[in-house]
Amino acid sequence: MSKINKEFYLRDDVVGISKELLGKYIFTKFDNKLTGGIITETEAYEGISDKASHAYGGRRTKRTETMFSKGGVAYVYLCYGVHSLFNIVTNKKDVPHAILIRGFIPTDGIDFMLERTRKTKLSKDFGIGPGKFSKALGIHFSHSGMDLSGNKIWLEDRGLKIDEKNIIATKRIGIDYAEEDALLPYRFVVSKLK
DNA sequence: CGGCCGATCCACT
DNA sequence: GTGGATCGGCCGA
Repeated sequence: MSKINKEFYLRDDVVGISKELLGKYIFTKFDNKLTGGIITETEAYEGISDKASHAYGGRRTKRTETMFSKGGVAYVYLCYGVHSLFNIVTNKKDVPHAILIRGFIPTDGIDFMLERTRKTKLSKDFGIGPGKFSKALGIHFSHSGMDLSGNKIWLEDRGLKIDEKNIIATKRIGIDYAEEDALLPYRFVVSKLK
């Protein structure tokens, strides 16, 4: 057991942390169902200066307030009325940095995840896509604000290292409205494990 | 209070 | 390749 400590989330470099999250394990335990896997895709949202962020310009609302929390909590919101998208809040209080988790490779509790997604077997793209990620792990927007040092949602470092050459950086997805910030290479994808 | 729309996914053609 | 689902949040009146 090597749960990631709180200090990990409190640092300033949200883009760097996004890359570091690749290869980390994420687990959830709801209804006593342990599910989890390896994070393979992330996107950084760099706070008030980032036009793609919900907190752009320092906008604080009931929803975005979670992003202004101290790093180490979940920011989950409803997208298109259907999907819960899961983010990890980073940096100190009042600095609304967040990292969207866009994909993972399932390793634990696969039967539970198949049940949640109404599938009978794993496909190649199972768990790839932020909506599917949350659905597989049972994460719901009502979980927004949950502490990642608790026993419902947490991350672990199991020593898996992703080689820099197996990380692809691209522009983020679905944020064309963000003008020049839409082009920033803030999306990170693992092209090959180990 | 009404209207618009989104950090998406899937079924269907 | 494409359009529909689906609803909370946000903004303007």
